Parts: sequence; C-alpha cells; structure tokens
Amino acid sequence: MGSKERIHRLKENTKVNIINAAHEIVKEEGWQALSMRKIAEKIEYTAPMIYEYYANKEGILLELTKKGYLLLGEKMREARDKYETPEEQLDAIWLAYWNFAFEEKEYYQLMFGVQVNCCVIEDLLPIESTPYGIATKPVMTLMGINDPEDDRVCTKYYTYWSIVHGLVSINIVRKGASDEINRQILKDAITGITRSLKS
Amino acid sequence: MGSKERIHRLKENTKVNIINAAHEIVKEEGWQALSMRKIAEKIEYTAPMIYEYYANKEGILLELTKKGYLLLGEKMREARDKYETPEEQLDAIWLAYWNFAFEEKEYYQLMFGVQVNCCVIEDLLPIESTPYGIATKPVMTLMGINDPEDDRVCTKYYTYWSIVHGLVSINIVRKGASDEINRQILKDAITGITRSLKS
DNA sequence: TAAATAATTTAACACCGTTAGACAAAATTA
DNA sequence: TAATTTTGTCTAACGGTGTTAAATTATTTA
Repeated sequence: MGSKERIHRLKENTKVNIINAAHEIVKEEGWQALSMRKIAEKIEYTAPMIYEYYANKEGILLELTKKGYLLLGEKMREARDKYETPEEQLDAIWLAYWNFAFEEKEYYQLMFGVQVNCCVIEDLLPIESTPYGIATKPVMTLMGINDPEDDRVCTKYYTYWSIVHGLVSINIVRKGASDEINRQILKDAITGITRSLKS
Repeated sequence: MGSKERIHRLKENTKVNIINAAHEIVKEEGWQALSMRKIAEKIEYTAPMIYEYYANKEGILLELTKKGYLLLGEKMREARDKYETPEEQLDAIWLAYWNFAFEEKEYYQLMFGVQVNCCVIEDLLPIESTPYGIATKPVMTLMGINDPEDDRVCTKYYTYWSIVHGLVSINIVRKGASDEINRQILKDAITGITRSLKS
C-alpha cells in the first residue's frame, strides 16, 4: 500500500506546481495579472482544481508570503554568518535585506504591501508646493547650499523621507511598535539627521 | 447665453461629486472596495456616465492622487510656517507628514503605494528565523541586553527597518534617487544607527 | 413644432473569484 | 470479475469587475 504515499507525493507536487506557476506569472506580469484561471492554464488544469489544494486565492498568497519570509531569513542569516563583529554583521544583514528586496521584488511587494504605484504626480506641481520643495528648503539653509538639486541636499531629503515613510508604512500595513516607541524613533531619527546636516 | 456657464458649472460639480463619492467609499470600505458602479450609485447615476468625466478608473485615482499631494503640501507648509529656525521647521514638517499619513490614510496609501497587507506571518516562524530575530541579535550584543523584547532593542530594530524599508519602498514604487545616492543613504543610515547603539 | 444635439441608460463583452453539480476514471468491495 | 464507492477533474453558472457601443430620453436650436 505504498501507493498512498505515491499519490500523496503527487498531490504535494501539484501543490508546489501551483505556487511556482503563481510566482512565475507574477514575475512575468506583476501582481495585478495573477488570476486563478491563469494559474490553472499554466499547470494545465482548470481553475476549480486549484481549490482542491488551496482554500482560495488568499491561501496561495499566504503560501507565497511564507516562502518569501523563509527566503529572506536565509539570506539575512547567510550574510550575518560571514562576519564576526556585530557591527559588520549589522551592515551585512541590512545589505542582504536591501538586496533581497530588489532581487525578489515580487516577494517583497507581497510581504510588505508595496504596490507598483500608477503615476508620479510631483512633477506637475510647482516645486515649492511639493514635499521635496518644502522639506529641502530648511536643509539647504542649514547646509548653506542654494541648488535644490544638489546631491547632498537630495541625499538628506531621501534620508528623512525614507525613515518617515518606512515607519509610516510599517504602521499602516500592520501595527508595528507601540505609539511611544514610534514617536521615539521618529523624534530620534529626525533630530539625528538634522544634527548631521551641520557637520 | 449665460446658461453655457451654468451647465459648465454643473458638469464641474458632478466631476467633483465623483471624486468625493470615490473618496467616501474608500474611507468607508477601503481601496479594494472602490468600483465604478459603486461610485455611480453614490452619485445616483449609472456607471458609464462617469466616463463622460474621467477617461477610466485610473483617471479618478490620478485626480485623488493630485488632491492628496496638494493637501500634504498644505499641511507641511502650514507646519513649517509656525517656526523660524530651520531645525524647528524640519521637526514640524516631518511631524506634519507623519500626521497626514494617519489622518488621511487613504490618500497616503494611494500616493505612496501602501497596501493593507493580508496577513502577518512572522509569528509562525521561530524567532531566530525571522528578520527581527536575526537583526536584533547583534543589536543586543552591542547594547548588552539579553531580552529580545526589551523596548530599547525594539526601538533600534524599527529604526533600522524603517530606514531600509522606506528606501526600498520609494525605489520600488518609483525610481527615487540615483543608485549611488541610495547606497550612500543606506550606508550612512546603518552605520549611524549602529554607532548610536554604543552610547 | 421639427430637427439636431446633448445627456443618460441599457445591454453587452471579457474578465475576475468561487461554487455546485455532472462525469469519467480509479480504487475498493462483494 | 462485477458492482459499488471513492477520487479526480471539468462544465456551467453566479455575481462581481472595468469598459464600450448602441439605444433612448431629454434638451436646445431652428
């Protein structure tokens, strides 16, 4: 009665085929193009078959999310284990995170709720009305620079923006840390960057 | 022949009605619930009517994005104008940005491509396999703390994560700064936070 | 009032996720 | 082996989506 096992293995196999098909479609055409019917086509079945393996589309997304976290964890651990000192390890860990985000962009988008947004609007507004224009002005004052396109200004703006946007995003897609901790992080980061402008 | 104007004004009016209806629906039920038919119902028309005013659904999203940027710009400028020194202004500007993100969450999500993600997966994995577990270990070493749930560790983790995730997100939804600038920001931020652990 | 124009709706298309029921193949039982 | 049950798979359908073409109604113009 080893055939039970064989059949179980076969079922397991199409289960991963489904996941792989989904991942392929997303890599080729993006998340908005992923549909049950398209997955079915890829594995040469009809759409309802998939429901024998996953409760629904969200079940497939959940599975992919899991795979993503596993993969990210691996990469971060591998990176860390190449170094001895905690300082170097931290560098390596977050660089691995950074690289994962772009090498496995589709996973990253799913795991952390990052859309491929439609349209850039900022260019249509006068610069002094844009977040960039507003937030770089005091930066320029502090750094004694006049050109808002200067790389040093740009760098600082993106540093501010990244930390605030990152913290916001984390707290929008899921409750991140507590409110006090968020305030603390925000305050520390902003004053930290501002201090760095004057040196 | 002032009726031309009156009619034009009326058309302008339903155009903003459409936008307002869309915004209301999103505030009530979230982005995934926004549909042309639902907008139509809200303004007591049928769906195809909307296409007399906007080319398609994306046109509506674009308009809302514009409104969002305008509103954000206002808030940031208002905040800045309450202070004199650039230091205080930067604090105020980014606090205004932060507040906007949560007060106008729907706008923020649209403008910056932040999804309301489905599911948290981290809790299912053993802590030493999660990004949190991996990245906090060297932090704990450097800070001389043993409890991974200690607020000081948590704060530092979220600081790292926020800056990296923020920078990643910005570069995924749209090309942000140049590659060199991104590298610079990443490197500076990481080493900056790491330095702060030891003091 | 009749003709022309504008405003609005109905009906349809092609897609989506999902479910119920039919059907054939395989496995199990008698 | 024959009959029966179970399993795997598909067809057809439901209600939803964005969008378009055509028909219809209302309004303005001649």
